[in-house]
Amino acid sequence: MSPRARAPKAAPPAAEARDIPTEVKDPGLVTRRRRQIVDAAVRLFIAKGFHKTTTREIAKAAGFSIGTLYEYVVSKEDVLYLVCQAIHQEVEERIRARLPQASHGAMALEAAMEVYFTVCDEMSDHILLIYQETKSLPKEAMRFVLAHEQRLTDLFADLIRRGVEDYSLRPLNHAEIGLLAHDIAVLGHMWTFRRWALSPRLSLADYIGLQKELILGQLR
Amino acid sequence: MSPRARAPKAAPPAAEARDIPTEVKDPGLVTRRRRQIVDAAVRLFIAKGFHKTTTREIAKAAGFSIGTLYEYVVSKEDVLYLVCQAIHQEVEERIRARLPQASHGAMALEAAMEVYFTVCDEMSDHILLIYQETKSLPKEAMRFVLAHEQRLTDLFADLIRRGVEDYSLRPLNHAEIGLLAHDIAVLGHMWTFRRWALSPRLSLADYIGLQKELILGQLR
DNA sequence: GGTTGGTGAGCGAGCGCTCAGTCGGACAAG
DNA sequence: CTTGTCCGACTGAGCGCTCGCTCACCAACC
Repeated sequence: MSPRARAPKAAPPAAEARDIPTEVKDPGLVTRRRRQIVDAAVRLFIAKGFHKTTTREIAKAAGFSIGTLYEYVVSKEDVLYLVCQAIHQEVEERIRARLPQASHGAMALEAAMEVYFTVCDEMSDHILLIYQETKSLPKEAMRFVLAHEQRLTDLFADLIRRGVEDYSLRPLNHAEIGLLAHDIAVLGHMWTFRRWALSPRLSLADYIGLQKELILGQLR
Repeated sequence: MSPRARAPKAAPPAAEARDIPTEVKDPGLVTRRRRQIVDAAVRLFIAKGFHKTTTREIAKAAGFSIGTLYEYVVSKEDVLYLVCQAIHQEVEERIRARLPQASHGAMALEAAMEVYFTVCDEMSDHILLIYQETKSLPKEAMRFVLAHEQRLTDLFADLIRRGVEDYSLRPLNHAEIGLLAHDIAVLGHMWTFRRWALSPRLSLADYIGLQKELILGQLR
């Protein structure tokens, strides 16, 4: 992953270990172009997969040439990294934006599941992409993905824990709480990769309702 | 996917729509060689992924040259197809081999979950592979994979239905049974792609126990 | 206003290489 | 000689990435 000779980045010596060479360009332009790249790449990766998409296609779909693409990105793998990062950020933002704070315990958990499952539905193509291409990421970037997944799971674990503390949920030990949180996270993803079997018979609302029943029924 | 000029398969005109040209060779050798190919490919695909594995590597790992590889296979995609087929067959065989028939209702379901989760653990690398590479399969082959997944799910659905009928489980409608069956199937897979978070805190036996509780607690 | 020189975003032909798939021939058995 | 099996050098398409170049823009100077 050699940085381009033309961009000697004389500024901070080694400040940004991760995050693609930040060069000496207009940072506004850089972020705008990167967003264009990510938008184009997401569409293409979803349609054809990472390996079957060429860098030329990405550049074209983003509205410029390969030369320009490589002004803003160090390698094709970096594009995938940016894409994964963007997707996770969007998932997290959508969830946090819609989470009601006011409620407590069981109610809060129920609301969170509702929000989470809805977001999973909205972004199912993206979530599928993450499942399929995470392994193509370099080691370090993969840790980033897993860390995000863990953070999301922790969100559910916290809600359950709070429910236990205020007695709106039955007592649970550490392991049980962790597992239940993972169950919720995965059951959300399940809607994205089992839609082919599920959605003909079940609406999203039905799905959410039944899964809430399954989890919360176990917790009361 | 151009068939080799050297293998004109003059025999039945279009008998085998799927299933690689069966030529006019010793069928014993063909199946033996194909098994070698599949064994080698599984190992390599698990380690490096489909796209990053070369046909030459597969041939070498199988113990012969590329030329020979292409005597028994029509394309690289076909290797992936054979691999997916073999994995599914193995999963199914292992499960059916260990399923006790004698028991009934809730007991049978519980036993089936135990067996299924154990097989998922044994074959977790293979299941992960399926998740990641199914999309690289040609359309028709993909249907095969989904059909297998459906058959496995139906197995659980049948057990639940029988449990409802003999009153060892509470009454459930069609949609609920279907969803629960999918939940079980996916919860089995979950152990394979969340081991990084789960297994430090939970043994397989713990995992099985808690998940059985979750599902069966809901059904009694 | 006109000229000049500097700057850097953008370009795309093409380099270097990888890799799926081919083919002509070697070799052994019948 | 024929047939079945295997070999591996060879081919050519296609890919990621590079780099010499263009050109719009701006500021300085006449």
